[in-house]
Amino acid sequence: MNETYEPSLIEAAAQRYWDDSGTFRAVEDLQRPKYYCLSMFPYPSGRLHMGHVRNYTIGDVISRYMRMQGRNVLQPMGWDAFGLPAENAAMANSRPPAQWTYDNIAVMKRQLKALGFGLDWDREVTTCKPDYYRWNQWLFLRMLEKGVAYQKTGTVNWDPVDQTVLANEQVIDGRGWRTGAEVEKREIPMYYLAITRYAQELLDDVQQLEGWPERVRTMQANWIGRSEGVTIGFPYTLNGESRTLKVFTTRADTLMGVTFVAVAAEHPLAAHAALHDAELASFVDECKRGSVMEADLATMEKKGMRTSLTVTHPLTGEEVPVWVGNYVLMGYGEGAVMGVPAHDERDFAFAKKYDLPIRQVIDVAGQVYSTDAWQPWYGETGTCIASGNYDGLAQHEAIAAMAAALESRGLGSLQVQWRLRDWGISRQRYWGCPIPLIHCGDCGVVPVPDKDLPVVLPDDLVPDGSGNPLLKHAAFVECLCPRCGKAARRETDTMDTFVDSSWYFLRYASASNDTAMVDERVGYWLPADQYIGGIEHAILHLLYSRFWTKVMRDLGLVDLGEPFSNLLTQGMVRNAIYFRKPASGRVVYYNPTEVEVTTDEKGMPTGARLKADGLPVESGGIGTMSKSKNNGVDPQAFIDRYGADTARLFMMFAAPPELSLDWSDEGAEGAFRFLKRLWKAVHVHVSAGGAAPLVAADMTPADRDLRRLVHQTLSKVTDDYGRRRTFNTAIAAVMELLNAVARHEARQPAARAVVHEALTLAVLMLSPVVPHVTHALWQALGHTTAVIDESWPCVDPEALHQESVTLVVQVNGKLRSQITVAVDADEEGIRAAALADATVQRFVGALTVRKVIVVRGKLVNVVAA
RNA sequence: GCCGGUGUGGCGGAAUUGGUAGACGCAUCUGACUCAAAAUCAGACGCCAAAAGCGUGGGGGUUCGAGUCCCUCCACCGGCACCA
Repeated sequence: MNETYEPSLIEAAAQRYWDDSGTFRAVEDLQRPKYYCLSMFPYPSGRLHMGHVRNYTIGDVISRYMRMQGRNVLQPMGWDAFGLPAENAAMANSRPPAQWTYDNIAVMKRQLKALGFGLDWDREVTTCKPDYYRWNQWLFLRMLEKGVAYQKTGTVNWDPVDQTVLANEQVIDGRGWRTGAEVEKREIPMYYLAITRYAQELLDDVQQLEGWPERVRTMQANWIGRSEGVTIGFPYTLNGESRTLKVFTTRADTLMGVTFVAVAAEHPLAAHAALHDAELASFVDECKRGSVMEADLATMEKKGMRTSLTVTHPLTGEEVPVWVGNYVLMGYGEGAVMGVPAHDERDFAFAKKYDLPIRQVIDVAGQVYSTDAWQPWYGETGTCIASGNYDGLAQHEAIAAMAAALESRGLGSLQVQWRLRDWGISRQRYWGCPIPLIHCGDCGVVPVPDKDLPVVLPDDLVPDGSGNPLLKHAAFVECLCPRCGKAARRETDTMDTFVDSSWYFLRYASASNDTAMVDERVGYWLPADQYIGGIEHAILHLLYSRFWTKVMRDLGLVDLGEPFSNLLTQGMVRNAIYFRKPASGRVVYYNPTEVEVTTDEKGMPTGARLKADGLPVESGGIGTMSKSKNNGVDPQAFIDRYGADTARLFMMFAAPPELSLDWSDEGAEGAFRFLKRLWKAVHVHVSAGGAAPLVAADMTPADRDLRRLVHQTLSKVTDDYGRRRTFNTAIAAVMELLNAVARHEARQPAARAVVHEALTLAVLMLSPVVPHVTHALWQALGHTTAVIDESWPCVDPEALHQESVTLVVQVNGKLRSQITVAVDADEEGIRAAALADATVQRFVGALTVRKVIVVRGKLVNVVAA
């Protein structure tokens, strides 16, 4: 055994061993319980960043632990390889996105291997390859047949200078990112997936996902946004024809307080009213032109304009004026609302502004209503008043009664509304999965026949920023209609990349199948036992994946309702931010490695200066690692210097996985120091002769104490890895154990035997986190097997046994002393021992002992007054 | 505004079921080794001059006992946001 710890040598050797033995190749085995450990696959942006390292280390630790627990583990990896950054890089380098993407994949794959992750590369999935995305296309056609996919017009951002559609992230302050031109809204035909059909099931099931963090479940539930209410029809006459204007409300109990109705600018009734009203027409136009951003809408002033139209109140028959309001959303409910100024804050503001009547119809605990200013209680629930037959009814009674009355007149019904909208998947972009449709002058839109799949995306085009290059690529666009055989045009829109990531986890289970999207192996591996990834995917990716799985289930392709049993959302990786703000010009950010922090003699930071010039820089606190703040740490440089094990150890030790992790060079150095100490401890032990047989009779009390600590540690680490997923506390416990080993006098054979057991178990316990160094140390400890093939060790109950136990003694709840008693001492004995203690007696003094509380194995509290 | 979360030493964090607050690590200080530095090893390290006292964002409560439970207020972070 080498005397010094040299990570570069041992890491390469361990990785070679796993590679040569095919250690991580997962094989279906019905006799063994499986464990599918899934990490979110990366976008191949160029190089791994620390966020990836953290994500995949968490997954690898869980995978290796479950493997040692005897599970048949699958831990796959792939590439979310379509998307906009590749197009941008292509423009910058004048190279096709495909080349850039595949180069990045090669680099990042090498980095993942260098980190020692136990991945099954035979199942690698790359979404930009035809053998993957052909199944996007195939399933899209199945969805089209079922009506789950359908066409409708949608609004896109249009850059008038580049003549191109912009993605939301390419619109900055309402202007195109490249041209700076003001973005316009355009209506174009797009394809949608009817996720709203599954809204109820997606909501119901997310409540059942107990292995998911509460906040993710809440975020999904809010996003789906179920509300129960009543759709109410207000009859009116248009060109002599009877019609009804529908509104949706959750407060039907306030129906008698309606003094106006308001429709969205996009509502057909607004368009009709504007026909002969130039002023209204320009107002409607203004509303439509306004910002697309919903956040801006929320803070906008409420504006409206009266139309010449009126509708009839469905219960009272009263005439109610119709307004166009900029605060009414076309996309939610019916695009129209009933105005009840007395009990809705927005309607109140609107009514005050335009001097509309305010009519109180709800009484809340007899409070006195005034129309001077809005009071929070106006919006609360209460009892109906000034509502005719409905007076005195509580909210739910009133709603039921009114809904029944409306229903009998054909003017309303109970209804559930959703905030969730259908998923628009068309993107007017090149680097994505082609939508398999053909436009024929005679036959219209014709699906590409299954036998002609995949529609292959030409991978040698270079976008120039002005529109989708597929449009100019005749070999792609020009085709024959599959139905009539005449010349036709191929659809050039591609799919949202969220489509690619909505089912990759199923494909891992059937990656080798080139005749079907998925096969029966999905039934063995899925659902994923553990999914790990960033919180930024809490809503869209996870919701789309759940939806996609349910669609595939309804198509009979999988027997699975939910794809991920347990979800772990890992925290961000952060680092210090330093900058200088010149008198003129832009703020300059300095990487923390270029900065030296000065401290006072107590270690309190007093300032920071740039190493290069010794002059001060300002501290910007701590923030997520990013290019813009120049506070990233390159994993590769770190691995080159300290090795993968140190990177993995620091990542797992510095914080529990769900919390954000602050990078610290000194902390990482500390992790390296620990591995050196571990190496040295084994080296010292092995050099002194190594193993000796464990003979209980020869052990000193100190030996027995150490052995108890060894097995207590094992018990804690098992719980921390398996149940709590708090790797930081597991590592801390092993560190404590090694501190105890270092202090232990190990000359006698019995003592050496205990130390041998301690080191052996420490190596096993650490092996999921630092697999390379433990691979080497396992052999150094005299084993001919590989540590990766070892089972998780068992706690020896014999070792935990102890004769006496130390209890703390409190007087009136304050810690005062300690006593040692026999482990089986009765309560009376413990009580007597505590009262006999000299320190206890001093604190009790002249007081009378009122009560003595004994908590077995823990403490004694003497209550005296 | 609504929903969710978090507040513990100089720092990251620990305390799992109401029972020793600050494990483990970082930083800092002292010492050993060294001509010296680094590395390494040993020790100190919540506040306060203090054995006493105080101390887990502030205030109040329940309890023999509260970081943990209840009420209330404050601050910060995240999500949704004119959703009728």
